[in-house]
Amino acid sequence: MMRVRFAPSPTGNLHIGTLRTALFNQLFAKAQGATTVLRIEDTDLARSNPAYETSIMAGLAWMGLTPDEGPHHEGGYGPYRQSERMAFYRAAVDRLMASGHAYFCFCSAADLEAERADADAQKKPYVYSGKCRHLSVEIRDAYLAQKRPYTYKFHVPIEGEIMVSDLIRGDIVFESRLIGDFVMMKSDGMPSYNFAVVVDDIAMAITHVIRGEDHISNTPKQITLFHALGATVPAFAHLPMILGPDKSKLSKRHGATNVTEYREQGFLAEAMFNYLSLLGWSSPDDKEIMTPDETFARFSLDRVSKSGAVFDLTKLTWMNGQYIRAMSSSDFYQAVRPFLTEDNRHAMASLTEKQWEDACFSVRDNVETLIQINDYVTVYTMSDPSFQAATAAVTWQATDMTVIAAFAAGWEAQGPMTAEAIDGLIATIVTQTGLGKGKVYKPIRLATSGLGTGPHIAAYLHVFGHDKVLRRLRRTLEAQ
RNA sequence: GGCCCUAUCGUCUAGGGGUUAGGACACCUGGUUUUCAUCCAGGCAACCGGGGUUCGAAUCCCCGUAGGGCUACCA
Repeated sequence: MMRVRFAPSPTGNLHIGTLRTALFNQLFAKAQGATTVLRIEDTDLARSNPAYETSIMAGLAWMGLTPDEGPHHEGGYGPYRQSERMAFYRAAVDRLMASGHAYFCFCSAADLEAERADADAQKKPYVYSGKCRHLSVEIRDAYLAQKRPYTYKFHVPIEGEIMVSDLIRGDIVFESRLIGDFVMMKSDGMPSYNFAVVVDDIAMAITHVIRGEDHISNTPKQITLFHALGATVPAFAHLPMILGPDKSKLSKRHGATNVTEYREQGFLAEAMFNYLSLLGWSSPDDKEIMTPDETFARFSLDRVSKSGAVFDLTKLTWMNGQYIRAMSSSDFYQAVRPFLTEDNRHAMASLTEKQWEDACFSVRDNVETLIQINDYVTVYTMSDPSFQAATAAVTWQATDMTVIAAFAAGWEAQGPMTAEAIDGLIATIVTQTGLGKGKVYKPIRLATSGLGTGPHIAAYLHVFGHDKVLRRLRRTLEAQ
């Protein structure tokens, strides 16, 4: 059984890059029939915050990436928070100490800094000297008795090379001597990242590690640990980075990086899913707009690209628009309703739910992100005084009042009409007056909405209702 | 500095020893539409450079160059 894991650390809200990694794990899992595991990597006591865990889970759920196993879905491999797995790390440390793979290190931060500066001065690559490895038992016990702070370090063999076989990049070779001994257990008693990851990946029976390219250089360290622990090394797949417009790793200075921010702007989960799946992966056919199921059916690691991909907000926005335009009237209304501002809700308070839905739907094709609904419902929210001010500023053409009068007469005579009937009425006026469509539609639009552009006239007039339209037509005529 | 990764239109990418180097976004033009938007049609635009290998290289190899990542008791 294949098992993949997604391992965020709760030190911030869900980042786009983190989401993408989770997504690709999911794509692989669904394509291959693997189980997905969510593991919370909260070993940094200072930066971790349980509130972020909630936020991360919410972000994942929003995009439909609920893991098979995790803190809230025990699957026999828990617990799923590293802070709750201390017994596993302790046992592994003991084993490695017993087998001679690990040792106490009493070097202080200052000691290590000095070593580093020294290597720098000599223009040599810095590798930890390993001096604590050679401490005599007496000195070691004395330090321990003095309660000197210490870490447990892992002894990396100096000879030979370590090869990382990456499913995306092929074989990558590292020289062992350049790696250097590294910390397994920090002086605060918590495991280091590289150590915890390996212990957990073994215990959780992870078969495929799919993560960002920024972890490539950690991989040889982890492989030596897998060997020392006598475990099978999982398969690795390092995903290309998501970049900002300047081609550096996507970060806050590039703008919105939190999934929450996109959600609040009115990006649809489906669009985000679709867009992100195409960042660093391409469909084997030309299909770009794909449902999750269509993506799962097409996904494979061998179509993942190797180079970093710039996050293109413009294309995401376009894709979001595609999803919006595919929505039904009621779906669109449900989606957009939470995004309407208080002012707009208030201004439209006299409308029924159905009218609201019609109003929103009439501008659906103008909207690319849901929050933009507020920019397009002004035709419905404009107050009568604002309307009067707007029409007062219009320079009317000679034929305009004729058209408006004819329209007002027809409107009053017909009573409440369907949108189709309104279209019919306008068409009749076009024929009867012999004026072009433009010379008919434009004054009617102005005399009823006060605006030069907007949704189709019949659509908004229908939402306005009989009385409001008549009131406005009369007002316009009287003002002349 | 060291180690590692990467390199096709502005962006996301397809392709890959012989192609008019394909698609999408963006941009431009035209059409549809009462307007904006949508939609439709067309257009602009790329194989980082230099050496090899080869009949032939954008494709394979090497060297540069550029960009990126990592170089923590962060993950």
